[in-house]
Amino acid sequence: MTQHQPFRLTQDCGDCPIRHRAVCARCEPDELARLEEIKYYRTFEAGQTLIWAGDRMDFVASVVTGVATLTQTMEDGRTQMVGLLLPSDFVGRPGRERAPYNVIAATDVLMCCFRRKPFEELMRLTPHISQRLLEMTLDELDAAREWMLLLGRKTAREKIASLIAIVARRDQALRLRAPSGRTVIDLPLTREAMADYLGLTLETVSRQISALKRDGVIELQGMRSIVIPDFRALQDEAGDDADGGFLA
Amino acid sequence: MTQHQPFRLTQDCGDCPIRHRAVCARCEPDELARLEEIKYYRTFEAGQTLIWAGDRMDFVASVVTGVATLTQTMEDGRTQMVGLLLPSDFVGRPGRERAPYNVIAATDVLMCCFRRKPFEELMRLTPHISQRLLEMTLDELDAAREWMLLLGRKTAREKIASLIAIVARRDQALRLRAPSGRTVIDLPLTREAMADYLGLTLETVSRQISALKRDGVIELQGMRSIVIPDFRALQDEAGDDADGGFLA
DNA sequence: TGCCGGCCTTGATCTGCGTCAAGGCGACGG
DNA sequence: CCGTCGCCTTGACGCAGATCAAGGCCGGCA
Repeated sequence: MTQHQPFRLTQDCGDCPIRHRAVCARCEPDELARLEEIKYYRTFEAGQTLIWAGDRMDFVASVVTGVATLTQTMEDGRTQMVGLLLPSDFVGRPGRERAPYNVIAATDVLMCCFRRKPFEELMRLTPHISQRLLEMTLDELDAAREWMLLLGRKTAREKIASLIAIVARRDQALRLRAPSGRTVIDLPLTREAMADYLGLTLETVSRQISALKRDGVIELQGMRSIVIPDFRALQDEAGDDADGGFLA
Repeated sequence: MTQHQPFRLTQDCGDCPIRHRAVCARCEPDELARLEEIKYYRTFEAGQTLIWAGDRMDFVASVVTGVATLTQTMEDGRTQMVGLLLPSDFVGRPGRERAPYNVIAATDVLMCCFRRKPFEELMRLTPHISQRLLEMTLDELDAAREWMLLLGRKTAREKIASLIAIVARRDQALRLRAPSGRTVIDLPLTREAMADYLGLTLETVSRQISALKRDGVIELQGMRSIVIPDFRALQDEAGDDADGGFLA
């Protein structure tokens, strides 16, 4: 809907907002033109549910700005976050009618959407799009498995440290800074959302953040901004071996 | 290496052992012939580590018979299973040199392998192979996310029930039986392996299995065989809503 | 300016699961 | 036939994190 403006996105997106890593990294001009035709923008407010699990999804999309979460819920209300969507992440899947998870905006979100049917058509015509999508999906799968180790085997303190480290790495990957030295990240999640990410309660999250602050591993600026004086120290707390992730 | 023998595999594999769902579902005869050239079989014994995390992987493969697991380990020995490979499952990824996880044979395993480089080449030439692989990877991602809900939010009892239900569903999908009524499944995992799957200890696994048996939800035949008198009851214990999974 | 609502922190207590420890069962080899 | 070894079960106890409860901070709004 919105006309496309010249904002920067991520390194490999260049100036055109649809050049996000999801789809266009290797597109030819005519392919980009075709994508252009089926693309539109949507904005969502913080807290809004973009998509309910089970709903029809007639588009695929990628996040331009903001943060959204994928969550699953049990009948009794227990909920678990199963994906964290940061700028340049892709959501939705070609070939599937219905959304398997709730997608919820954690902050105000701008999405770049493509109508699903024509997108699928385009995929058939341009194999490198599905190859790119395969690579991305494999990366997501790796991230999900890293996360499974976190959920199954890490202590509360390690979980918090891991979450901060993961977001910091992603953040830095986007800005192409090295993940060392003093770092400031923006963590736009409520304590409850973090708890849902980590399989904890919000009280435990709060306590462990306080503990990490007390121990000098992190510092807080306001409510949502975290300073990491020493990234190595944080990684040690996270219990990750070596570089601890495949997100670069 | 081995010459290809006429054993049955799974429904969609037909009689040719390389027609597993991973690669060949839509292959033309000439494509099959090319696959045939780069394919070989390997067997592994129960307990053997097929691949160490970080090792070079010069093949991709799919499981013909037996069960294998993907596991991650922390330096201090805590381990978490992140994938369960049953017959027809695919392992390895085109485009990545090194294996991200340990792959361990839970039972004796027969794998159908393809040399990686020529396989990648073949993928470039036949787009439907990468499309098929994308579908499979998306399914795996869904399964991983289901599993994250299990790890993060379910109780020990629910975890055990879920594991049994998942394996039963997979088992039945392969044999195309309906998942209702009295069912017998073979669960070829030690208590310790189950614990690593579920983020528990082996003692807790043992206790919860005993409890489910005491409560009539399951019955045991020998050590590794489980009878499910009422699948609905099991699903209720697992805390899954409705059909509780995307594995059909 | 003061009230209200959302979000966060902290304390007290409870409990599910982990930890430690002892022993049982079945397979296999001598 | 018995000893050994791998795997499983069961019990006693402790603790990390959940639960319940009270109150603090801050921004929006009348």
